[in-house]
Amino acid sequence: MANNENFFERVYAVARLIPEGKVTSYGAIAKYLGAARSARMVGWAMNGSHLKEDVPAHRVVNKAGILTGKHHFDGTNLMQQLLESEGITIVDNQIQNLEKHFWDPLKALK
DNA sequence: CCTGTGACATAAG
DNA sequence: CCTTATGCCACAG
Repeated sequence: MANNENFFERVYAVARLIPEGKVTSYGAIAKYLGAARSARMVGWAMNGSHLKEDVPAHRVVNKAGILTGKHHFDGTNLMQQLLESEGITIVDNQIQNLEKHFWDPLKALK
């Protein structure tokens, strides 16, 4: 099993910094971590995010703003509900006004 | 060192 | 819009 440390912890750390009502992409996180092409690793790391308490994995979507990982949540619409309760509009599993809600760790954290 | 894995990204049909 | 295929990377065993 993946020993949750290093890269994974970094992913979780960034995820925890995502403000409410904001979202970011796997690629953006990966890039911020210095592994721009490791977006898959980010997703994989998120696979264990549920083991963490303060990791808002629902705020992490793919570049198109689509809730690709919703199937990994408890229900089928839990992810969407969480986002909508933060003020984000979602239609057909896709975040609306993504640019408006997008939170880029590269810019926010520098 | 090699293999498997993955909630991505991109390209192609 | 859909499915495949490929590349990419980090890490466990």
